[in-house]
Amino acid sequence: MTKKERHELILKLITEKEIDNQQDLSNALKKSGIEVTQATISRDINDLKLIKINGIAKKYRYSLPFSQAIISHESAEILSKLVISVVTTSNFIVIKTLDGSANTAANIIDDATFVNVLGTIAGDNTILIVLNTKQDAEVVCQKIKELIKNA
Amino acid sequence: MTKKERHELILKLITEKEIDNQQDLSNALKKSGIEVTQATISRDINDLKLIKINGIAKKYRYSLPFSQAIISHESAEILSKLVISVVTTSNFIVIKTLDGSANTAANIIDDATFVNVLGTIAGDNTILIVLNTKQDAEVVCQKIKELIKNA
DNA sequence: ATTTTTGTTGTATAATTATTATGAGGTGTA
DNA sequence: TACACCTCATAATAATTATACAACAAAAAT
Repeated sequence: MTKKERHELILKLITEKEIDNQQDLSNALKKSGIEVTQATISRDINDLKLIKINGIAKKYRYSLPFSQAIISHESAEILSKLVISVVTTSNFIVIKTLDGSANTAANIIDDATFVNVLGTIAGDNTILIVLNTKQDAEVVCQKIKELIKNA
Repeated sequence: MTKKERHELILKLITEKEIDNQQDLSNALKKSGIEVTQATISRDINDLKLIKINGIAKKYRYSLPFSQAIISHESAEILSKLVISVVTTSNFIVIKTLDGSANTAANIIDDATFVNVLGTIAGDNTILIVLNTKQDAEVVCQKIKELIKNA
C-alpha cells in the first residue's frame, strides 16, 4: 500500500460518507484493509488540504475544498447530453433527462458531491434531488446548470 | 414558562431529534419560543438525569437513561445494516442506504405500516418517504430511527 | 557493500477546539 | 429576608487534531 493509494481511498471515503473525525476515517480505512493511526491520517488530511464543512446528518464532514470538487470534463459532457431541463421548486430540484438515462445522470451528479444534497432519486427520465432549503436548491441548481453549460 | 414546562419540552425534543449538545438543545427550545442559555440547559440535563447514548446519524444523542424496544428484532436488524442515515426535510423523510439496498430497506419500512405515510419511493441507495405534514415526518422519522437503534 | 540521506510511520503527548459545569451576581416572588 | 431561578463569564473536562521524536526502510551516494 502506497501513500498515494491511501490518499485516493481517503478521498473516496470522504465523498461517500460523512466522516467527521480522523479516528472514524482510520476505522473506515481499516475496513478497506489499510491500517494506519490517527497521526498518519492527520498528516494525510494536511497533505490533501481537506477541510471541514457542515454535514447534513453530522455537524461536520471532511471535504475537498469546493474549488477542487471533482467532476471530469467527460462526465460533464455526458451529463449535458442526457439532461433536458433542470428546475427548482421549494427545496427540490427536478431534472428531466432522456428516457432511461436518469440513473446515469444521477450518478454523475451524485459524484459531483454537492454537500447540501440530502438525497437523490432517479426514475426513468426524471431525477429528484432533495435539499435542506430552498436556498440550497437554488444554489445547487445553478451549479448543475453551470456544469452542463461548461461541458 | 415554568421550569417544568421546559423540562417537558426538552424531553419531547430529545426523543424527536438527535440532539448531541446543549447549545443545539438551546437552539431547538428557542424555536419553540423558550429562550434559555446553555448554562441553564446544563442544569436541566442534570435535573432530568439525561445521558448521552450513541446516535444513528450523530455520534451521540441525549436520551433518557432508558430505552423502549418496539418492533420485529429481525427486520430491525437488517434495516440497521442497510441504512446509512435518516433525515427529514419539510414533509419528507430521506433515507440513505447502502448501494442497491434501498428497495429492501423500503419494504421493511413499509411493512412497519406507519399510518401517516402517503407514499414511499426507493431508488438505488435512497428512499423518499412522503408524508402529510412536517410533524408527521418528524414523528415517523423518529420511529424509524428507533427501529434501527433498538436493533 | 557500506554509509548517508530522505521519507514515512507509530507512539506518546502537546495543542487546540468543543462541550459542559459552576461561581458570582441579579431579579422576582412569597 | 429567604428562596428559586436565571444569565454571564469562565473554569473544567472531553474530544479532536497536530507534532516531536525515535525507528525503520528504501534510495542515493561514497
